[in-house]
Amino acid sequence: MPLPPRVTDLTSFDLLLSVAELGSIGRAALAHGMSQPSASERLRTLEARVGVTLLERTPRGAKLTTAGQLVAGWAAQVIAKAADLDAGITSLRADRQSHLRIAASLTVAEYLLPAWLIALRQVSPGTATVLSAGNSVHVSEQVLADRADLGFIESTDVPAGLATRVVARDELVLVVAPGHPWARRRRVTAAKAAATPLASREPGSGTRQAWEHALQAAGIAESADPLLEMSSTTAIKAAAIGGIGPAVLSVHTVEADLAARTLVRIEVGDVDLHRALRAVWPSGTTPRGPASDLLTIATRSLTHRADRR
Amino acid sequence: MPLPPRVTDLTSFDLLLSVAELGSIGRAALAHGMSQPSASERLRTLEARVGVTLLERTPRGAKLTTAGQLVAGWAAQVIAKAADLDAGITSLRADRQSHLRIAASLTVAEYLLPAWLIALRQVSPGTATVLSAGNSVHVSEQVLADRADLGFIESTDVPAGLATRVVARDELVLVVAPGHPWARRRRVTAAKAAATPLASREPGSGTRQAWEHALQAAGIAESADPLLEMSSTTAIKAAAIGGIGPAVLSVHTVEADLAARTLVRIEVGDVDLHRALRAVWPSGTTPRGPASDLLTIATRSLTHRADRR
DNA sequence: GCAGAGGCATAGGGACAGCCTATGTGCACA
DNA sequence: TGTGCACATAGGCTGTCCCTATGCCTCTGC
Repeated sequence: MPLPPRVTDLTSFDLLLSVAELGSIGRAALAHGMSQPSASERLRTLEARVGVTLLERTPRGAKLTTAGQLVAGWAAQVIAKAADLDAGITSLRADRQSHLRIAASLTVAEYLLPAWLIALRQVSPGTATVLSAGNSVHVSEQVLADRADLGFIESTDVPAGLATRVVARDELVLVVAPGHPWARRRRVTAAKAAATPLASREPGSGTRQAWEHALQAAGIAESADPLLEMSSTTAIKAAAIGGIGPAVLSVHTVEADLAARTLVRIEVGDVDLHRALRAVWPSGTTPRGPASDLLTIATRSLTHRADRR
Repeated sequence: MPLPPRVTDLTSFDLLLSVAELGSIGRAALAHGMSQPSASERLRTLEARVGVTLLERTPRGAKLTTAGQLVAGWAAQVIAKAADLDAGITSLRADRQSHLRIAASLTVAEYLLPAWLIALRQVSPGTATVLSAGNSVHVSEQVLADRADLGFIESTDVPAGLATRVVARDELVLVVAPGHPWARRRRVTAAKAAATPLASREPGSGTRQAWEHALQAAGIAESADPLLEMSSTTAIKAAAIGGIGPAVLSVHTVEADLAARTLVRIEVGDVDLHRALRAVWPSGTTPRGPASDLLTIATRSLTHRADRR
């Protein structure tokens, strides 16, 4: 389902935030490198799209109406995520002079790294980073081969030769579409879950390994072949929402869908689906410079979250 | 600071997600109501902006590269927030035939309502909602005067005539810029915090009331006059980041800034800054129809979150 | 082996959105 | 009462974006 066109252009919303900060359309225009009339018209058409008055314009400046504050608040959240996206994109452009090489599993790269990168930019603004993503085995190899300074993995077993520190926790969840038979009872036995074909990631993925691992830990040796295998989380989610079948995904991935009730979480009796996310680096060494900074930031985020829970 | 232009146009990213789901550029184009060549070119220019190859194109379809999966993952988060924004905007357009009138305090409206509205749309697709935002007193008045079917407030004291249920918890935090003297010690006494002028919301706001309330509960009768008063959270945050002075805000508001280290959280000794967010409706009545659905959704989100912590 | 279908890329042309400069209007403060 | 600041309007231009038509490639079925 395509995104409504009303919210596709973030520039106007960003401009609205600047008006809230600076108290005037003209100053906001200046901050965005555009002329005052352009900003004025942009805001006007934004109001037309939204359908309510967002700004109270006076000859002494402009301030937000109540509705404007609401829209600005929602927009700020979108823009914060967009800043994450931008930080991630920056780290993908492999500039040769980069000084910090990061390898990360998909889950870490998707949900934790962007915020860390932004924090790192605060601490040492000059640091260029390169991110290489892959499954946990791939990440370990990169670090061992000295092709990455710091790695982040999902697996519980850490290869020999790597030092490690837990930086976050993750949880897998079994989800189905609301219309699925399981959705009514919201709980299945581990045996039943294992016997049911799922929409799944490819065999090498950390998510899939963790799921099979967890079932084994619960005493179930074998699980059914996947219903279908796709390498993209997005595609798997779409399949689950479309009612093709159950899927196992990181809780981060499906948070919004659980809240919006497009997916339903199913408890799997007696199976522990928590897992630790770990930083890894060559054992015997100590991360230095930017790698050390990033490790500190990542570790801090763990304690920070623990505080809140 | 304006948002980097690389990420301002969400359409292209949305298209990328559709390609991930559908497995082909042409089908994605169809889903977005555009021609295949248009989609093809959009994706090509997106790749140019990002600077890495996102898609592997074959005569049998297209799938994401590893970098593409990362970008898609980040983009999905932006788009999820954009969907929240859209849901919020929809609820602001006061269509006359609306059947559910909601009044909410700014904090609830900004951080919780959009997800609830999307969930509500799932449960009863036909329901049109109108949202009116204001401070807690305003919300209570609206409900009492039967100008809103359901209200959400931040205050601890519930006016007579209203029935209530806790739907979420919130926490206020004292924050300063990283350069501020307090940032080093990360803790101040309640007396010192009370004696220091803060960047603050207007007197009627729930946030400000809660802060003064909490200080009083800690035995501090009087607090300093505000450093400056602004009606917009954005402006207060900007002032704090700019180093004007400390500010007290909801933890939701500053989460991203704490992670990115643009603001530092300061503990205030022995002051409990937690507060409950409550749904209210006229006592003696029971919410019915969509109002009841929304109340259920809001309550469910509480238990859901509690599970996770 | 060959034809057809499905998929992506390229070319060309047209419409619309957005921006800039210049100017007008209204309010506040000295 | 004049000056400064802020927003609105007008006119003209550039550039982006989209569409239709067409070409090339690969896989599949006969």
